[in-house]
This record gives sequence, structure tokens and C-alpha cells, in this order.
Amino acid sequence: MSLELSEQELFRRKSLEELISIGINPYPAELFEVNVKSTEILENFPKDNSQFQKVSIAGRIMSRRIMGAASFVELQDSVGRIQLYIKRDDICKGEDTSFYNNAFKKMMDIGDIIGVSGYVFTTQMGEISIHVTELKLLSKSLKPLPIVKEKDGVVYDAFSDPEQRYRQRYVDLIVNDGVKETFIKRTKIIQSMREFFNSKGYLEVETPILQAIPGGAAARPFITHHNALNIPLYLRIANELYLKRLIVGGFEGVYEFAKDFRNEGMDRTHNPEFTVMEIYVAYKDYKWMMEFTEQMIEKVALDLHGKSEVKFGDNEIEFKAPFRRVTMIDAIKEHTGFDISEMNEDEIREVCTKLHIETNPTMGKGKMIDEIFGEKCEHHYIQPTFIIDYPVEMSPLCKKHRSNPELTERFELFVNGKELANAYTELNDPIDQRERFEDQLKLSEKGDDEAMFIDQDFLRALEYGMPPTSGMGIGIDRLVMFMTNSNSIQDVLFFPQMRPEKKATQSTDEDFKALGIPEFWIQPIRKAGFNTLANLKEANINKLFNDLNGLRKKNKLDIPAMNLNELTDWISKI
RNA sequence: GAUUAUGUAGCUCAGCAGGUAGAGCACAUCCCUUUUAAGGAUGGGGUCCUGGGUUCGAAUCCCAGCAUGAUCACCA
Repeated sequence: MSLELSEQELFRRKSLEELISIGINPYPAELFEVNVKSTEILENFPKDNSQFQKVSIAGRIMSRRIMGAASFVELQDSVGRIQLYIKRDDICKGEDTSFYNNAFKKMMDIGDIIGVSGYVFTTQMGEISIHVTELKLLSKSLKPLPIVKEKDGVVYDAFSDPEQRYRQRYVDLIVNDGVKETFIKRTKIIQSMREFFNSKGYLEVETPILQAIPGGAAARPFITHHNALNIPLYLRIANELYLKRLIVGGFEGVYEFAKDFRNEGMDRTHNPEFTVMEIYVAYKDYKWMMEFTEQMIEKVALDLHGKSEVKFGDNEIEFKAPFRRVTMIDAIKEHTGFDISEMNEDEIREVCTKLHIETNPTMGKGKMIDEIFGEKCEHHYIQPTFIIDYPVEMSPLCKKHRSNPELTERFELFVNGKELANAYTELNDPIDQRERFEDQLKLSEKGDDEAMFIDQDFLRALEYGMPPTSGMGIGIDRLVMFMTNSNSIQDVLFFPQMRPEKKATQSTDEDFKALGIPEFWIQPIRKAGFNTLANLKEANINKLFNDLNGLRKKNKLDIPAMNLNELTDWISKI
């Protein structure tokens, strides 16, 4: 008598009970032997139709067309769909047709998971199908799936509400074509990168996610607390400083696919937790790393698509190495006409004013250059482009440029106007590193809440000596977006961050019972919109009385009618 | 955080000079019995996101809240 379930859900629960009553276990424990997948049949049967004469396959019922003594079912397994032809006399042994007429036709539904065996044939309509000789229910589905239909590439009634798709990704994966594909590609991309690194002999490692000092990037962290140590801990915003400690420790190359966490805004390209691959290789510099990076990305594109050209939105992006290299100074010259290479801070501020870029007195030279680039240049780099040689203030972990101390040996890779990767010739001079951290501290005192903390242990590690090293970080979510033509980070994360679903406040059944309300009235009272005792107290008692009896009548509830005196008595106790 | 749009049946959506809700698919019953997004007929299903307000009367108008999307801000 649960009034909170929809009619369809009630029907399915009833079917479930009936199945049990005729001796069919809706959730059997034993395994079901599967010997083929839907796509194997569809691909290979036309080549040799003597194959697949004893198949056993399992999956979910996605549609049913019942034509009396014969039915057609679309079965979806992990890789695709295949049609089943189910004939009453083939799945029923002897005279008893109840398995087909009742169990199959009345008690099974779209969404149920079944296992079948039989032989493959082609129907009159030319569709490769499995003629089912045995059918077994493997799991009963109690919640109706959204029905998505498709013909000739046109999708009807797509399950398209983004909120439901992200909150109930499992449903999205079941009913929406192509969702699985994106996530399979995500895994392939990571595998391709891993292969590339392993082939060079670099070591995949794991470093702490809970960090006492959230270092390695400029961002606001999530904070948590460790009870036993009674200290605050931060979820890492980057793993850079730990990977460098490992280079100090003597590894030649280390990499990690890392979940990082940043307590900042969310939008189409940002999720509070996201995946970054960082790699550090000893005895290399950023020039070497550029070649390494472009080779890696080209390989990923080839492994994924068989070609280096990838469609993204309206653009065709060519990931064939080598990528273009442009210095930041040249990029600004190219897109604004200003040559800032010889300018001092005041002159650059003037350039900003001319370009209508707002500045404030706390902004140093580097910050302003970064602003100009971000406002006027960044979005122009659609094809993969390395922007190189960043101002020193913006890069506290990066070695100064070998030929210009105001710059650093840094590159960022831009694709489709967005940053994809970031790399340095790593700063390994402990004295310089300490000074850079102290500069950050000054920024922090000026009010920059994202300036880096000083990590003394990291400095100690550098003092023991870190070989010249180059490191690179690449945003995996963004890379996957580019490689799968996805417009939003939510489309490449299985479970993107969402606000928790609101649970309406409710008084418990016990609260209602405490007033003397019989159990069978609790659901109807909730259904009438009175979820808390407070709601009930505020109600107009006569209206409530009428509503509840109306509800009883409308739903044909098999319970005694409400008595006004009784009701008044309950309410008076609140 | 700001602006804005959306929120109606399990799903996709109509309805909005305010008069207590509609369609298609899904579901149920019956007919048909090798179909192709949906063969035919009949039927059931809804706190119209939540809470206030205006009104004789609100899914519809106003205010607030919640959720989601988009844009911007912040930001790898």
C-alpha cells in the first residue's frame, strides 16, 4: 500500500511477488554462462551463417514486441544490442504454456536482466536474431527505465535532462547511446599514455593525497582534520613537490595519474576534483619535454582514432607533432602589436590601459603580462601550440631562463584556446627556490590567498641536490574532452560533483505513531502533503478530515474511514 | 558569488489575456499473432519543484527558496 511508488512500480513489485509464488527466483545466485557478445554475432554471422548455433548470452531487455505466441525482445549486453525471437512452444516444455504466457509476457518488463540460449538466424525482415530455446530471469528491474527510441539515426524521446543524467549516470549509461563510448575512450587515453611512459622506463608512483602543506600550485584547498594526530590536513591541489622528492631520491622518471582537489568555482571546464597526469624526468629540460609531450599526444590521438586529426566542435585539430612554439612575448606582439620585451613595469601598465585591461597596484610585471596574454592571445591558439618563456613571478617552481633572468623555462600547451599542459625546466637551486617561496609569502601578506606556502621539507630535499629535471602536468579531463569532442567536463566524468539532492524534512513514522495515529494512516497523511507534525498542527482540521477520507476513497484504500473526533484527539497531542 | 533560463505523468514535452490538467512513448486490459522509433481498441496514472502573496478562483500573475543549465566572475 505504498502510496509513494508510482503505478508502474507497484505493478513491477506485484510481478516480483507473482514470480516468487510460481517458483521463479527473481534474483538467482548462481552464475550464468555467457559464451558470446552481441556484436560478435552481428559482425560474424553474415560471413558464415553456420556459426552461432549454440549461443548463450545475457543482458537487459530494452524493448519488447509481443505478438501472441511469438515475441521479439531487444537485448542489450555490455557491447551492444541484439534481437531475440521468443516462441511460446520453444521456451515452454510440453503442454504447460504458463512460463511464456504468464512469467514472460506478464511478469517480465523492460529493464529486466535475462540470460538466454538458442541459435542465431535471420528474420524475414533481414535482422540477425537469436531464436531462444531457453530463457532465465537473472534480475528483476523494479524501476522503469526511460524509453529512448531510435530510427535511422534519429533519436526519439532522448533521456536528456542533464541533472538526471549526471545524478543517475547508471541510467544514462544504459539508455543513451555513446555515453559508454566516451568513458571507454577515457580509459584508452590513459592506457595509451601509460604505455608511452612505461616504454621509456619511467615509474608509475603514488604520492599522498592528504597533505599537511598543500603545495605545488596556486589554488584554494579543501581542508580536513586528522583526529589521531589532531592536525589539519589538506586534500592535495597538486603532487608536484612529492614527485620531485622522488627525483631527489634517485628515480630517473616518475609519473602519477593523480586526482587533485581545488576548492573553487565549478563550470563547464572545472570540477572540484579532477585528474592530472604529472611526470618528472631527470637530466632533461623543457625543450626535451616539448618534444616528449607532442609525441605523447600524437600517439594518444593515433591510438584512439587511428589518425592525428581530431574533430572538436567546429574545429579540426591536428595533433601531429611537432606543434608550433611561440614565446609569450611574441604571442603578445602578434595579437596586440605591443613589443613588451624591453618594457619596465610602468610601461607595461600603460599597455594594459591601452588594451582596456584593468590593473591594480598589487599587480607586478609578471601578473600583468599574464593578464594580457589571457585576455588577448590565449583564445587564438586553436591548433596545439606551445607558449614558452613565462615571466618569473608567475612560476615560483620553475628555473630561470638560461638567457634571460626575467623569464622562466616554462611552456604551456594550448589547444582550442584552452590550457592543456604545463611544464618547466624544474627549479633545483635550493637558494633560489627559498627566495621564490619567500616572494610568495610576501604576496600572501599582500592578500593573495592563493600564494604558495613554504614547504620546508621540500627545500631540505632540494638542498641534498636534485638533478636537472623537467616536469610536465597535463589535465586528463580536458584532454579527454578534446579527444572525445565533449563540450563539458561533466560529460567525461562518470560522477561529476552535484549539490546533494534535497531531502524534504520529514517526521518519522514513530513520531506519528506516538500521537496514536494507526500505521495505515501514516502514508496517506504524508501523501496529503503533511510530512511533519508541525504541518499537521497548522492544518485546518475539517479540511484535513475531508482530504484524508477523500484520499482513502480515491485510492480505494482498504482501511477504516477517518473519524473526526479521533483526528482532533491526535492533533491536540502535538 | 552575479545575471538569466528552465522545473507539469516513469521519459520527452504541450498547456499560461488566471476557471482545479493534455499528447506521444512507457504501463494495464482486450484483440491480433514473425515485428521494426508505435499493429488495433480501451483504460489507469499528476502535492503542475517548495513556501508565501494577489484573487471568488493560481500550473498560469508577483515575491522568496531549492535544484539544474547557460553566461560572467573566481580559477588550472
